[in-house]
Amino acid sequence: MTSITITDVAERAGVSIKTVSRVLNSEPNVREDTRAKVLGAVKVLNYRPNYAARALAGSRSYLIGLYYDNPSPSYVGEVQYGAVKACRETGHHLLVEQIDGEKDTWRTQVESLLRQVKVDGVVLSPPVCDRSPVLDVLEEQKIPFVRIAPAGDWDRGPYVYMDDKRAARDMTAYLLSLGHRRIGFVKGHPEHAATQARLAGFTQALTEAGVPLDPAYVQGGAFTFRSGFGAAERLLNLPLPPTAIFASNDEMAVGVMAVANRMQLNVPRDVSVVGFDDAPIAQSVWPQLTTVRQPVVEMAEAAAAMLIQPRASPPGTRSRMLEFALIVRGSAAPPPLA
Amino acid sequence: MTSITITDVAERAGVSIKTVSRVLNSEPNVREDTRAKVLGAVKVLNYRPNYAARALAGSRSYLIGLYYDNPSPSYVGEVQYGAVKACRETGHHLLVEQIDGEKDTWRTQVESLLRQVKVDGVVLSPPVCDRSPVLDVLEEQKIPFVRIAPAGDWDRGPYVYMDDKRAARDMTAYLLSLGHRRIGFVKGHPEHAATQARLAGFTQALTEAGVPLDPAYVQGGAFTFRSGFGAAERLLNLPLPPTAIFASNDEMAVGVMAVANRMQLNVPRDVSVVGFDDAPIAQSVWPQLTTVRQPVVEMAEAAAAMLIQPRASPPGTRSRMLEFALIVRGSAAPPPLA
DNA sequence: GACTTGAAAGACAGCGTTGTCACCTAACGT
DNA sequence: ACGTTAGGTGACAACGCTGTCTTTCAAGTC
Repeated sequence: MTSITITDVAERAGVSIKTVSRVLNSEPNVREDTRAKVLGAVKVLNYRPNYAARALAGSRSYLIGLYYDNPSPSYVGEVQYGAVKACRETGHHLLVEQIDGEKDTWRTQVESLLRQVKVDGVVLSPPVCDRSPVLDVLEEQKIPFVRIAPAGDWDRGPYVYMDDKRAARDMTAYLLSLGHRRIGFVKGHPEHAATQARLAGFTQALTEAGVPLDPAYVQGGAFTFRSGFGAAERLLNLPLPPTAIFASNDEMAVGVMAVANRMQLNVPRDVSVVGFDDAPIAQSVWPQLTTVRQPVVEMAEAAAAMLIQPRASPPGTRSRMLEFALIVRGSAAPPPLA
Repeated sequence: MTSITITDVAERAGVSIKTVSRVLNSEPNVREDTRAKVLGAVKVLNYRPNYAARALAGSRSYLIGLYYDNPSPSYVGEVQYGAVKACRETGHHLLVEQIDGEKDTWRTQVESLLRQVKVDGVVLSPPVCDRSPVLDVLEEQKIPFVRIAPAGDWDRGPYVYMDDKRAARDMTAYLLSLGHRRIGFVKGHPEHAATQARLAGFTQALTEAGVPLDPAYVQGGAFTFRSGFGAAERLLNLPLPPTAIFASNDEMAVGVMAVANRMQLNVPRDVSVVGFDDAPIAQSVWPQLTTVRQPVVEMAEAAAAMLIQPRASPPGTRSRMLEFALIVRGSAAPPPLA
């Protein structure tokens, strides 16, 4: 397993190793024909620079960190997918770390991670992107980072996000356009940032349409199936139940559908149900869920890409907003004729 | 950011760097008091060895690779979770790589990955664990690997798995014990290894109980919601429909439940439905799904752990079987009285 | 034609570890 | 008492790159 090193390439190309290094790192002051010779040797020998040596000698490491902490496995899976995708295109690699435990250990955790292996930047997925001790360390050590869908502290580093409020507004407007006037809303977990934004979008749409908001139609939830189930029971047992229910994530929407089914209400004929996220489950229920697609994979990919080529983002455009999409499937229809 | 190096530790402890290295790597021939001095200095200085230098100089890298290729995001998320868990306990780190594209590119992909960054071992999650070009490269380069739930080639390296057949048999036996005699079965994707095993377990249980197997009760599926939906339509429209349906994964089981609901059949009163995997979705339907819990996180954790401490597994015990669990929730009940 | 200049390329010293080998010392055998 | 041995320790050279500094060389300049 004597692997091919930069020396082999240099010999074959008839140049010094430093010149090979220059070519590989796209440094200036290399003549075109020299560059070609080197590139030729690289190709023939199928040379791949050794990461450890690069990291040790230079300032870059070609390693991108992904810090997460157990939200749903499928969310993590999607984030990872997007990040890996961005990395492999540029020869970077993804180092995944979980930042968990108590709040007061986060700082130390991150510090020792960074000490052990140098990374060129780190992608912070929720909820880690909102842990200030983590941001502190990263800022102190001047390690570039990009946050995915942060909940606050918008001045701390670049981030990628989507417009939750506008998405919720659009979805509500869609329900209104179908003819619904009595629309129930199931809120998310009170501590999650998206909860407020989505509710705000909902109320905004109602206001814009001149439809009064009945407080009884807004029920608390916690982003779980069970909480959606509970909220739907309250909503559908109201004297004048809503003709449509907008649950602020898919998990809860599925809970709502379950209640409707048990109450012999046909979805969408008797009651429309819509969700938010376009989680895998949205397609695993019948009827399939009309929902808002969150561009999770794209956000992760964009985040990693921003770390890899910071040049691509002109100053001032540090953060990126990605577009959501309204996915119309079968769970919403016009309200039953009164 | 002048970080603390082994030299600092050596100075503070009044020994040579080599001795520090010995202590850190638990090498023999270090006096107890010397070891204590070094450990003390390490603690005071909060020293963390630099990964890149270790990898470059030595034979170990403290990096574990995880090769995957897009099964469901939640599966990947769980595998990753388990692997990270095992890694962090021993100061290792997880490098995640996706092996995708065409069959004939796999070899090159893996080769160049390994060339770039040295890993101490790699965890192969399905379906990558069954791609022989990948195994070829790993074997040639003598890189330890552990496969998670491989579909075949059981002599190629150690693996972790669960007994799909026995699990399916137990689940079927459970259904029989409830009193069911007409049990439908929805097969998985024909190319997936688990498909055969699960079917075999199903038939074995029937045979053991002396219940004849009606071929019409075994329907093809593909591990997707839609395929479960289709299979259930065929099953429940039979002249003498089954009183219970065993779908060989949860996704399909949920499809079966959807059909039952649409046909005004109450689950589990009119028809029992059970699944396999204990995917997140199993708890996001009503009634919640009775299913077999696949120890995905544990398998990934065990796989990574086997790479990290190969000593722990005595020769001959190269592979590990992990226990499944029958998760009884609300979707199965005794059959309706004929 | 000698002199300046800047682009192109090379020499060489690290980077922070581990591997190898040499060295020292105390305990052992005879 | 003296070689022998093995445990304990240190010196120093890799490992494969990049950073810094130096050298070379061809093209201008007056």
